[in-house]
Amino acid sequence: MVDYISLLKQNNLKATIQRTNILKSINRTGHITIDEIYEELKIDYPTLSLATIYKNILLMVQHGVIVEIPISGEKSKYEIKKDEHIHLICKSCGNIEDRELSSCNIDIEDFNIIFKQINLYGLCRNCQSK
Amino acid sequence: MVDYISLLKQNNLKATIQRTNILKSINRTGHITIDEIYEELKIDYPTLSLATIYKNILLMVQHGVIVEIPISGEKSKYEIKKDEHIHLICKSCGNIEDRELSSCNIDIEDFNIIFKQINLYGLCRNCQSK
DNA sequence: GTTGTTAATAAAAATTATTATCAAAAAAAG
DNA sequence: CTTTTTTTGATAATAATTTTTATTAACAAC
Repeated sequence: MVDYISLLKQNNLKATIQRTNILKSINRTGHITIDEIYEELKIDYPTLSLATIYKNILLMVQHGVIVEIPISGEKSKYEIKKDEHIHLICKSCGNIEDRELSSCNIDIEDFNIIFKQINLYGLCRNCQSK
Repeated sequence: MVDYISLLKQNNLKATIQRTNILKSINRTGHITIDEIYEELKIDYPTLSLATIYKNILLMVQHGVIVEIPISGEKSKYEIKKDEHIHLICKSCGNIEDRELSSCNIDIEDFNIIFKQINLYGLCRNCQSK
């Protein structure tokens, strides 16, 4: 189990109920959209405002707690920031799977890489056999 | 110079003035947002509707003429579909540069890759020396 | 050329997404 | 405690996108 309170504090953010719960939703699903977070959380926290989620998502991205995953033709998803990895995005079921970034050592001279975003679109094992 | 009319027809789309000019904007800049296309084209075609651009961008993406480049924290840009390559996206000036996808041979078993999207965010040569 | 048919466009309306404002609540500091 | 700061929720405002409708363009058949 992840300690969201420490995670937030390490990144100079106060640990509010709203924030820890947003992180819990993100972590549980792995990757999730803002709308989905809202749908999930408003069951337990009916007064939660969508604006609060937007505000905190932006804040947590700026503070490096979470990362935006922009996806072709869809709404962005968010994930907890972690070690470098790639995304296998299924065009059929929409599921996103994380994989180690091995066998791929990109090194570009004359460009100072800050972070890599590698998304592979295709069909997951499950959807291939349909 | 690219023959946009043939390009459209090859992909089962009629070659209208609007479409060829959208493609011309995309090709001239390499990568461009919908808004930027609109700003550019409405100088010469003041009656052009933004909705027409949205519609045709979507259509041309679906028909494989162009490709969406979703970018973290920004609006998507579009490029003419071409051979596999990666993007070097400068966090400072926003410029996108294409590079050969060499030295990186990703092969994932149990996932059927349709296309790869590799974006490297960082600082371009120019912005490093500032 | 005119007509009919089809497809594409422009303009407008409707919808959806995102951001800003601000008073109230909560948390932190003194 | 009281004060100060921060966060939240509600709402309003703005921006982005999609849908609808009316008009126009293209073009084959007459």
